[in-house]
Amino acid sequence: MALSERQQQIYSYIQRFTSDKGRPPTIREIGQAVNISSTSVVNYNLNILEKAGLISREKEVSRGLRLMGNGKPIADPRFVQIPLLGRIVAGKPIEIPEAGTSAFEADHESVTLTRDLLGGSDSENLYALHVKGDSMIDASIHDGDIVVMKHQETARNGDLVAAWIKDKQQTTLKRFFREKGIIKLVPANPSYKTIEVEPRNIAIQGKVVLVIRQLGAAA
Amino acid sequence: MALSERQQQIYSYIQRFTSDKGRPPTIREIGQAVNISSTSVVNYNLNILEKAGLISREKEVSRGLRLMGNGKPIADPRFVQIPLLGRIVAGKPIEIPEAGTSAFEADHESVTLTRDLLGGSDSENLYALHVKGDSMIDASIHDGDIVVMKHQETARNGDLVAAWIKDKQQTTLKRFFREKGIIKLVPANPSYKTIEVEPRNIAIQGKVVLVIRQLGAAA
DNA sequence: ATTATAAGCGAACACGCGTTCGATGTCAAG
DNA sequence: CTTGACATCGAACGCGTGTTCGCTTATAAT
Repeated sequence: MALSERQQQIYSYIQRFTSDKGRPPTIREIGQAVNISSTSVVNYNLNILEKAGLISREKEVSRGLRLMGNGKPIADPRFVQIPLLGRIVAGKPIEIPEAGTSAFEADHESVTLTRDLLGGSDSENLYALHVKGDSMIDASIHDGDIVVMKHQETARNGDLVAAWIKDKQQTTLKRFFREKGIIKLVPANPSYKTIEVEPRNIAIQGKVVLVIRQLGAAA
Repeated sequence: MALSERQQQIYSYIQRFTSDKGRPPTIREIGQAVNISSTSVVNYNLNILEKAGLISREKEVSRGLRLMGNGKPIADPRFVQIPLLGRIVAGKPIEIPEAGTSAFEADHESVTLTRDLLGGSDSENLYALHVKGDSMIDASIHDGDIVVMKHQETARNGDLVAAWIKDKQQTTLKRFFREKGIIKLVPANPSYKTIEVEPRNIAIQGKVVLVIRQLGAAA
């Protein structure tokens, strides 16, 4: 269902207003911002955004609209909720449900981050995993860390990727470089060794975009 | 200025409601929640919270109140804004303004995180620093990482601390252990060596509670 | 030419919501 | 006993806000 330009403007305004003011706008505030003089036209367009699943509305309540994402309310568009889908361990490929499936959208734990921590771009196709074990230490990633990953099956030189190495039956996190038909996997910590792999022996499972290490509760 | 129990209840309700609903409560909603039957009593108490700097109010606007912290609006009480005060480098002690001073509360960049990432407890006395240089690699902390620190001058065994080693004129990030009058600073990565320091030769500058590594924009 | 849909409009209305007023009761200080 | 500060109350009011109605115009499909 495509939105009209007017509807997209309304949606962007709701996002900005809610971030700036800490409350949703009124129908009259929206009308003023996008040059609609009639409250009934704003109401008509909000009904369309609601049908599209982008907002929800509460009847007969002032400022009763909310931004929605994936069927859930978004408290603030500056924040992104990333599903925490499980663990990354050395001896298994990452098992993540495909985005868009009901398993992906099931009620998981999640980690909430600001968009600017994520580099301000596409926040779709992100998921988070707990690191299990010490085998990623060469990526300076420790047991218990959280890695936020972007689901992709290709990589560019320099990307820190989760790669499944088929003959070793092992997942590793390393910087990816392709040189003359060979793939080099370079550890982030230079004390460890670079691995060279044939392309058909490797499956890229995702790219790391953020790592979080919690150092115990500040009890 | 101490708040009455009733005022604390109102304040907690505003926090919860704003988190849950994505908009502040009305005066009547607050009254219902804390058993005040009169809108003028709620108004009276909100005026006190406003004078205490905990909320701000916009006149003659529905749901025109907002939560405030350190003189700034809080979009959502689940989030904590941590001042990003500068850098941590090996060759200098950490230079942070003392909490509560105007330099600390000056208009810095900040990093916003959820309280549960921080281990859900005291979010006061936190500040963040960019890591500069490779000298903290033995803590698995790399150039460009963000460390979130709790300002404290003592440490417990196992804490990851920023320590200034006086005779070496150097800041290091290591796990702190005190054994028989000697302080051992243990790198997070076992490939590196433990340092032993006399207590008078060291100044604890803070404890790391979180590390964030951004892996380039997901462009 | 007709019909259906999308998008716009002003006006009116009902109710949600914040503000104000005049009042009462309690408690501490003088 | 009096006064002042704090906290409470119901009522009324004015305006902020969402909903509904009847209408018009443009466009596409039949």
